[in-house]
Amino acid sequence: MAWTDERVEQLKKLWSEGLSASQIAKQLGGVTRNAVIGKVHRLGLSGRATPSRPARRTVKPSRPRTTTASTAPAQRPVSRPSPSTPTPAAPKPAPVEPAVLPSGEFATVLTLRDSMCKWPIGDPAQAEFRFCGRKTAGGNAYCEAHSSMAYQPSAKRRRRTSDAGAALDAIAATRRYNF
DNA sequence: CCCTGATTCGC
DNA sequence: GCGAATCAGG
Repeated sequence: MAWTDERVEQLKKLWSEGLSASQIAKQLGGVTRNAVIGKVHRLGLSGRATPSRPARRTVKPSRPRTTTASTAPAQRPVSRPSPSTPTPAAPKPAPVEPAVLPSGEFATVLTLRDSMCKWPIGDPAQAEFRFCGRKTAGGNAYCEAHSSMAYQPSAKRRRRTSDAGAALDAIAATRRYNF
């Protein structure tokens, strides 16, 4: 998309209103936040009522754009202990309701992230279609509530011992509930 | 990990 | 002029 006068005006307005580059990009559509930032700089309106900006310049000299091959590995043998949750909370009954993100929006195919529950809600053919969007339960594709739904142990022949088996079971269960 | 803006530079 | 890649920081 090109920077029409109209879009540039929008950009200036939103930028002066304090919106972040990504927010502006999302609103304008067809551009990334990088594009917005780049344009902002080209327009010469970088400074703003930016809260987080003590006045420090980042100063980065050279940056080989492409064909970057060299550069030593720089090992990092020392590993971090990492705390990790001692005792996971018990699987709560859990309310399997919609899902409102902190941003006030819903989790759509555009806003869904890896850390968000991918449990589909609604008809994929409808605009109202969204995803659960809650915090993913430990590496799982779903939140705790939906994980328990996807993986309903049949009580019998449960012990497949392998995680792969469990994963397959989860997938099978998912099929049962949706697609 | 999420996000922010800043900068460089191939196109 | 444009913006992806990258950086530095919160």
